[in-house]
Amino acid sequence: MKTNTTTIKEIAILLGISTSTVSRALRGLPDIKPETRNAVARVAQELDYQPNQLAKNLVKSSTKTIGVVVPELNFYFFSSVLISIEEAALQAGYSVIICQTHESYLREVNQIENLVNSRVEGLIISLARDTTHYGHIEKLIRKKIPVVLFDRHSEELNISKVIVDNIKAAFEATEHLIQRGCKRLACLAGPLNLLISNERVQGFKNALEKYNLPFYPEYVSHGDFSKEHSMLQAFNLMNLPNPPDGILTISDRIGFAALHALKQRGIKVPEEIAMVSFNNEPFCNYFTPSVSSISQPIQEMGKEAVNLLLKQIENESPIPETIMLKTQLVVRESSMRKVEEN
Amino acid sequence: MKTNTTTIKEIAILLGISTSTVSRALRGLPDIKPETRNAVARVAQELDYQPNQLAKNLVKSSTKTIGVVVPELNFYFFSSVLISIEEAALQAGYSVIICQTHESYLREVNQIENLVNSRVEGLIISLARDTTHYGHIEKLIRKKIPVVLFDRHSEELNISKVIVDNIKAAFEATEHLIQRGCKRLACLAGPLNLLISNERVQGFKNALEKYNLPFYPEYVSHGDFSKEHSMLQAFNLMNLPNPPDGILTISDRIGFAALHALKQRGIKVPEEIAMVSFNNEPFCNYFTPSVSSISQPIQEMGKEAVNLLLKQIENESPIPETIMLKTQLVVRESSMRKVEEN
DNA sequence: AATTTTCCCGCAAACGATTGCAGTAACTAT
DNA sequence: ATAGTTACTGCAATCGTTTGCGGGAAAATT
Repeated sequence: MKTNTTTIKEIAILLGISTSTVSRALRGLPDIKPETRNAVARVAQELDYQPNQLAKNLVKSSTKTIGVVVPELNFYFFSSVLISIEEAALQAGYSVIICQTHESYLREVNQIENLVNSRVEGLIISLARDTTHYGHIEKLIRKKIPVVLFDRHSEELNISKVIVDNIKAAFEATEHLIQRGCKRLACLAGPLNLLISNERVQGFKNALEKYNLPFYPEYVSHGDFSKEHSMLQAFNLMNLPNPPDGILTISDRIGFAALHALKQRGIKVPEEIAMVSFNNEPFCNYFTPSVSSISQPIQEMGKEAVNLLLKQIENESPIPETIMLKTQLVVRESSMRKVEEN
Repeated sequence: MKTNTTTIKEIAILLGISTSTVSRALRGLPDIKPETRNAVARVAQELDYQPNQLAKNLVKSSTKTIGVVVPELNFYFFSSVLISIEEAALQAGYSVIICQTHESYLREVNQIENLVNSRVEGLIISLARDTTHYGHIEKLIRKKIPVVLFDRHSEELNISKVIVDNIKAAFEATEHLIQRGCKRLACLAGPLNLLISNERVQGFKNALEKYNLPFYPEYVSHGDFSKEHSMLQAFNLMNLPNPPDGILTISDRIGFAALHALKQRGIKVPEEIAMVSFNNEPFCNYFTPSVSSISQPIQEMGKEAVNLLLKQIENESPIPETIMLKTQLVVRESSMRKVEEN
């Protein structure tokens, strides 16, 4: 493909001056006579000159670009955080390149490698479901490439992250269910090796413990967030000899599917089974019954992730920092059982 | 920032050979002695050499990258098409850069300019809501940069596009409502200048005409897809002296909000008002009542868009091609009124 | 008038790769 | 022994910018 775009050299030849003068003129640097500056501007305009970003980046070895890697663009939570990341990055003069891993470890490794080869100045990553070892991330640290994790993090990695207190959030949600009179609590969790899922299960357990409620392993079931799997998880719970009267799901995706399953069985929510979910997606309002859910500070999360990253990029301060943001339980119909006074 | 990444030159110096030999060795080109090839490989491994993509792209003036511009990452439809676009691109050896415009014309112009400056080899674009003139797109054509539009297109632009037959789809949905006994039909549309919205309204009108039903302008209302606006649109319809008994909404986002509004008013769906919506998002199943909706071929859309783009990139065939894909009406509860036999 | 200062501008190297062409050494054929 | 291949490897240009340094002409100072 012949590149039919105009270059700085063409402008230079056309005006009989050197490329350096053109370069300086275009960028408004001093030491350029107004006339030549105007002439350059005019010709550039006429030829619709657009600087070649590749060449620019190469010589400055700075791309003013950050890479963002998420499991799935399709998830409301991720696409929303992405929006705030882009917003914050843009304000700081950075642009972002977005990649998805489809929850695959291999893709994650690949995407990150590509981003690094494209010389992004830093990475904001939410780990894939299948990621269980972290050599690729550690390599980034060794190479001193700024990284920030958000949401899907790992305890093994001592790097900057912005997360929420999943244990506490799940604890509060479970506590809320208990206070609404639930005695037999179940938890629909995500994949077994997913830290945030396990943290939420931990919070769930903690609440049971505090209120002296028994914990039965069969009341905690693991799935992959898919609709089919989540519904199955719900059906299995209902098929237990002594079905639960309260459910915590660690994601709205799971929650909606589970509620759908309950509805199919004709189970009344919240009367027979109460439920609280995670993420507080807009659809929580639309569901019948509306879904109680834990709201994550999506806006803030993106903003803080970018801040943390820029700090690393600009100050080269390699001290890992963890920002733990607050969640908020939004109570709606799905958990509002009438509590008998006594 | 000192670039502490290893370059081809360092390897060359370390081995006392030239950079060209290293380059050739690394890429498996012929005419390299096995020993030197191995030596190069070994050193590259040790130093964890990663090629600088910027330099590579510059010299080859080919980035193997396509840019995708969508209004909002947050919309299920767009994020899903993105997934299939990325999939198809990846298979063809291209990577994608994703940008969003937040429905703003200015951002669209900016994002496209950035992508072009970064030398993407082609663009797949879904126009922003606020885009009413197309100079920036025409400029791309003049510069012979391959472009494909999808979904949000424009009749003014004579370029490749992959769309659905919105008029027909809306016609069929409206026809379905009529066949379920609706007499007073309304349409909740999007912004006034949005082509796909207007096309759907046109299909709506066509159906009314065919079945000799009156068309009242006040039964067509325009909004911006937001929850608040959409609910307001629905309330306004219900406040009419003679409220509709059937509604077509041109997007699930509008549809869900409208249904929510109807529920708040205690209106029975589909008995009092039946409804069909557009996009067939997964939530359609979860809503109570479940929402009849027109399914768009999301997978295919992305795939075809990439195909059309690659055709332009590789063959340099500038003949614009329009691919019109089929939609499918998925009937669920929200439109299934009992029809009296006579 | 001579010197200094100011104002512009160009040369050439650099960023990190790729690539056409030329060149050297070893090997084969005569 | 000489010429002709073959097998490698290096030189240097190139991609499109940026930038340090140096230099010449005009303007200002003495």
